[in-house]
Amino acid sequence: MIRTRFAPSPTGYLHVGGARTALFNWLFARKYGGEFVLRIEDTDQVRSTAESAAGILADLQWLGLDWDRGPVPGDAKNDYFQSMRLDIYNEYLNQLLQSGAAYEAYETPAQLAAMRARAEKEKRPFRYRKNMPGRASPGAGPSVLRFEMPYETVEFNDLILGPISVGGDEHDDIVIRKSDGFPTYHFAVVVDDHLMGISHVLRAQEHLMNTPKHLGLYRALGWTPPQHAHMPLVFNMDNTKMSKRDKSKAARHAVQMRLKQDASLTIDSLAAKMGIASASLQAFVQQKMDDPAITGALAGALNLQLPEIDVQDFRRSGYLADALLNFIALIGWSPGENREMLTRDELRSLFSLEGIGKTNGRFDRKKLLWMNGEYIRQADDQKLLKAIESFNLVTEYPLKQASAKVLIDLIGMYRERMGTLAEMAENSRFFFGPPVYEPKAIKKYLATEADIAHLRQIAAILREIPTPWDAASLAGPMESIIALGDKRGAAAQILRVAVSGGAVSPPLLETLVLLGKDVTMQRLKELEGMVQAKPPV
RNA sequence: GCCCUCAUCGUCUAGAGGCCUAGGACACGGGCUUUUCACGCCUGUAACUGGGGUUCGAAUCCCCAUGAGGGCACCA
Repeated sequence: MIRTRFAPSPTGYLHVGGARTALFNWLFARKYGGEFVLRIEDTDQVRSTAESAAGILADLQWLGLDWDRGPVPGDAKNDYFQSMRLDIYNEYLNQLLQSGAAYEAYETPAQLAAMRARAEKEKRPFRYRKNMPGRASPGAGPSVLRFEMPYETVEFNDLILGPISVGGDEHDDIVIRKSDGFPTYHFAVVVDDHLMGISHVLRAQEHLMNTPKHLGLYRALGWTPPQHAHMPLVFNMDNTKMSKRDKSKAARHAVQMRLKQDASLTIDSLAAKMGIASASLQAFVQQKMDDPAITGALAGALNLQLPEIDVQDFRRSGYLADALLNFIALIGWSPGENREMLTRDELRSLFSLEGIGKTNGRFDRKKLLWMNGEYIRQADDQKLLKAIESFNLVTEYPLKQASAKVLIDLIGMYRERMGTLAEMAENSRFFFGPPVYEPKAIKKYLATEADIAHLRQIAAILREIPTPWDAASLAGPMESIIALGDKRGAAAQILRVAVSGGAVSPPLLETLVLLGKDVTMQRLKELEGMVQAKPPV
């Protein structure tokens, strides 16, 4: 039976790279009627948090990647958290100790660092081996357990990359039990993959060099290893690795720009505005730390658009789960036949390891944006309504106040003209409150006395419309308004500015209907007052 | 530095020796449509990293060079 797993460590949010790994494992299991296991690798006691684990679960659920075995959302830790399996690891750790395959080592981290530094200075690779000279002898300090890796070439057939071979003197004796008694990743992963019956390990290529070590462990334990497949990595467009630090990097860059541009802005005043100690902000700006909380606060204070990295970033930016999944699947995998818009079912039936390429890909946000727009345009009202409700759960736009009925109206107006739900949320603000008049638009469309005369004529035309104020009753008057200008459309822009505040909005007819007569007339009047009080030069 | 891996348009990719004057999509340019912005439609620019082989024939196979990426933790 095919059984795959996704095994994140709960040290942060689920980022798109992890989501892709999860997706491929999920697709592979689902395609062949196998099982998909989710396991939380929380063997790093310092960095792992329960909130992070819960967040990863929530993100996977939002993506619709369901697991057959694993943690139960909302429940306490179960067997699929490695921190709950210490007894199991200890049993096998003892087995290796007794068989002589593992041994204790006593170096402190500082000693190891010194040994590495010396090796580097002498221009030779550092490998910790049992028979190397200068090993520390048992002392008062805690010890770790290391696995004695045989001095043999390890060969295996990677299902994506083909035959891989690593020479015997490249190995070193990895730590398998840390001094805090927890197993290391290398050990826990082998034990769990075996015990959980994982048949295929599909993971990112950054793990390729771990595989020989894991294979050594399988052999020492007397187990048959699973098949391995290492997928190409995903990078930013500038070829840097996509990482959560991209967000702090962008925030830091923005702060430095603003400080340069705006002399009145200082670290102190900014920190005060953000409600944090200026020493913290200082440290952040000087790259001494990358606190995500500061990054977030900075984005709020400076109104920044940070690059989306984590799954929840994309959710908050108004990407649809299906679109994100479809897009991510296409980085490093292709179904052939020039196909790329693929439903979840198509993805599943078309997926194969053979379709996975060997070259690293770049994350092209422009294409994702296009694809998300395609998904939005193809979705029916109900589907979009659901997506918006999900979006509203994690964002704070005025759109949040809208009833389902109003949302349906807005969907009709924005479906064709939005790339993300956030664009709709942003652009539809004027439906929920007074418009913010853009000086540029006023200057362009209400520059002359003739423009202001048109504004009054528009108001006069609209005022005469009897109830009901609807598409039918507005159609004729709208034509008259358009006919007002010498250029077709010029007068319509005046009305558009009046109701929306800017030069861009959905078609006026629908816009006016949704706004209602009272609001429309009021905004017309308000704009007239504005331009009269401050006559354009 | 050492080890491993990879190499087709700016980007994602199709291509498994002749179907390739290298196909599709995004992005970009031009045009049409249009009450704004979009959407839509038509259309254009654009790639086999280089050098050696193998073969009647190479984007496809082999070697070397170059370039890119990954790994070298008591992180996963």
